[in-house]
Amino acid sequence: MRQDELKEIRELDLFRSMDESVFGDIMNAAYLQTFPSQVELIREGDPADFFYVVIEGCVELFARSNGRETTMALVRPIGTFILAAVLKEAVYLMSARTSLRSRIVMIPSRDIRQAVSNDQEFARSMIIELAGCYRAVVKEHKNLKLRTAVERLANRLMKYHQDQGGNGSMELPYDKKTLAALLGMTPENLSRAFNTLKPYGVVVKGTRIDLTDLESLATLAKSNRLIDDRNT
Amino acid sequence: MRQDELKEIRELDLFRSMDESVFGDIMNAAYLQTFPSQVELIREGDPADFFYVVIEGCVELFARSNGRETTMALVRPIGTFILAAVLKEAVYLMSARTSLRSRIVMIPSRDIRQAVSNDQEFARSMIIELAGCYRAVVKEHKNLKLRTAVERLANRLMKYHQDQGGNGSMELPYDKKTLAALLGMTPENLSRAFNTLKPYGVVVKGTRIDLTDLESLATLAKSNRLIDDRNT
DNA sequence: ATTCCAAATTGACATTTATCAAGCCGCAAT
DNA sequence: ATTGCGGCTTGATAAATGTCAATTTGGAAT
Repeated sequence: MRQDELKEIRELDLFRSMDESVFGDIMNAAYLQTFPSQVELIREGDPADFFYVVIEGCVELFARSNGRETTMALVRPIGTFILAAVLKEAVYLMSARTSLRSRIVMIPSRDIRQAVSNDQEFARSMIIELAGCYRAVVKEHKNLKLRTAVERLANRLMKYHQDQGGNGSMELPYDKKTLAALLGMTPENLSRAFNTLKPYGVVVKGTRIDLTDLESLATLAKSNRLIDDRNT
Repeated sequence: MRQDELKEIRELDLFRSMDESVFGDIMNAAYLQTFPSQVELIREGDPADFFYVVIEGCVELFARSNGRETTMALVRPIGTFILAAVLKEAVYLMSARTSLRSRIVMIPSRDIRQAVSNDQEFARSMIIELAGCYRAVVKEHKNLKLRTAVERLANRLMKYHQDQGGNGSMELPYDKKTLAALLGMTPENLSRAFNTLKPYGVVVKGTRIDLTDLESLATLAKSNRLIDDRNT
């Protein structure tokens, strides 16, 4: 692993206050691999053998049941996934596939659990991290249960817009098919939802979206910090 | 607090391996209170001042946005709620109200956080507990995103049926309005969903439900241990 | 037994979302 | 410029779910 990558991982909240030697142990046990796009990294139901850190690229977490499939989340650098399964020594609840060519660190579950036992600071970070993950899913669940598809889209657009500087224009970070799955709707429905938002100043040009009437969009979106804020 | 109640709390996974003296400290700081039905215990958005343990009765966790409201979960004895907010020193993401007259232990957040710092075993239990909470919401989210209302009901019935011994008959643990909210549908829709399940051997007599054709019900439900199993 | 009330059900209808098929658009390869 | 392809959009329709109003039902209180 390259020095700058090691440093980036070290700066993750999860590893920041970790004991230096324990961090060294973990990273020695870890594998760094590059995967092409569309590789299935893990499959739901399999035992959690590794904990994953995305260094570069993008990973889609998804789940299947009946014949349906849905996107649960997208993990971008530097982000981690599948922590809870590793800690509980359980099977994965979600599958994961690369959605771009990606560089990924894989840390054996045993080493993660050992580090939790050996390093009190790491255990502490783990608690904060897990609590954060929990709250993120709760927010996503509220989002789905309390809002219509159009409202979910409006709020998502406003979030990306803010992330990108809030200057009236934004770029969709994923293609529309992926965005639709993430928002819990079909691509056809997403297309129609964009049309519904046209009178609210949403101008679509491919993956570039202009927001020309933020006020009326906000009125429709009715965003709620207990759903939309990444922090809090 | 009565001795037998203390003992029951002590036997929760969360407190079981805790240091005796730290447990004593926490319980000294705790309040035990009895609330009538329909009391709002916490309100989403408020700072997390207490961690809650339900000793007797039942508590409904719910969330509001726009003008809508949805039930997120029901907590029965001996169960806890709102752990993540307490650990992150954040605001509650959910509101809670008693849905029955309930005896409830309230532990100040500061004492919980202190115990996490002072007791490595407690921190360890906390990690397992949080990972479990996380996985529970992920399952609930999959349930909602991958299944229709009728399928959710079918699976829920089978779960209650199994909990109650699996002898072909079961009792709904909540009234139908609550069950509907929990399953993410309206009461009217729940009623229709029961009708839809009639051909699959679901016989409704008030809160008692007979399942006379488990096989065909299971075929429709297509249950999935990665959604429906409490463990795993 | 009667009355009353809340919960549950039903019917009619509206809205939201999904499905399927067709077509359009943009873009890369030639 | 032409072709071909995948991503996206559109239209028609169906299915799922919600809303509103009207009953019905099943207990609890008297």
